[in-house]
Amino acid sequence: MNHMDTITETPWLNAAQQRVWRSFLGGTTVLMDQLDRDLRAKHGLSMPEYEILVRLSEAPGRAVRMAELAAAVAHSRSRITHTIARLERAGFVQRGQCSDDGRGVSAVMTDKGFITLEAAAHTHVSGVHNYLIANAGTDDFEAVGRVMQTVVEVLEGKRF
Amino acid sequence: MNHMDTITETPWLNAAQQRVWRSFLGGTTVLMDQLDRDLRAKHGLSMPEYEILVRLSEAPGRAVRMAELAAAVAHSRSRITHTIARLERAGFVQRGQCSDDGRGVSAVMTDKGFITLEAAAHTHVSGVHNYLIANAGTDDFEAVGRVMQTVVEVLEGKRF
DNA sequence: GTCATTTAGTTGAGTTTTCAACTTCTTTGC
DNA sequence: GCAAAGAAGTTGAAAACTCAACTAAATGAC
Repeated sequence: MNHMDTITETPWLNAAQQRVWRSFLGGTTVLMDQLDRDLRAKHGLSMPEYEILVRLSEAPGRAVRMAELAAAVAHSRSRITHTIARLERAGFVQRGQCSDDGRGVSAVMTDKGFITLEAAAHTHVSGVHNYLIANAGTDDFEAVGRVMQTVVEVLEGKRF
Repeated sequence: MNHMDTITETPWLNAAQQRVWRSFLGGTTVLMDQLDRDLRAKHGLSMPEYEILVRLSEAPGRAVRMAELAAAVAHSRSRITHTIARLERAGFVQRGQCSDDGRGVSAVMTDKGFITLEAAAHTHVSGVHNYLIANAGTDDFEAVGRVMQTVVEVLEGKRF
């Protein structure tokens, strides 16, 4: 959209900001796409699935409750249910009852899941390196971290 | 994934890099989600649809060929076909034959589409401001632009 | 203690996206 | 000119995601 003449309360983006925003949009799209593609091709995992397995791998007992998982990867509860169902069908995860909470369900990573994740992690990390980190000066990379961390903090909680 | 002991060719991420990467993942997720939500709630448009309308609005004659559109927003040709079909059903876009290329189809934005876009742009730009720009120092924001621009250049062409 | 409210998780239907197969037109090599 | 190769766009089915409605358990008010 252009803006040159109308008086308005909306603060439009100047040319430089617009360039940054478009780079951001395009960059995230191609980056996520490529990482997803690599994972799928080599390990049959999507990015969201991979992210979930990572969280599980880090948890004590490799088990995390559904709601926590949802919060950790910033997906809806429903989406987590569906994704875990897929991962369960694939044999990477099992569901277990929560000891303390009768409603609680926790996803537990199987050994098969862990082995798959170990392999996938190589692919993923190489991708992050080659596609992102290698293309950013250290300071710029840090800046990206600061900005996005703030975004998370501001927007978290505002969701749903 | 942890890494402490194995010898490997994969360069793992150190703690700082890992933090940045997670912020990036989480940040883009909540940011895109929120922008999408705002557009949907107020204008019945999704982010991808909005992006397409923006590109059309900037083109001479408000017309762009399908393949160019696909390249501009970094989506697959198939996806553009489906999305344009939806936008056409909504009355925001019309299809037209390409004069020079017999296979060519160009999407043309209607007046209704333009009016909707004008309204949606306010919502979208405010969001980008409030959620992203306001939360980033000017230098950091510039850094994000540099990094993501490079990512686009490196990954573009590598796709499909 | 019991009823109302809130939270955890699931479900299924509707929507969007992906993927591979297909048609049509253009370009190239000869 | 004409076949082969490539490019543009579409299609339909499968996969993934969203949304609203639902069940069941926990919390809290009284």
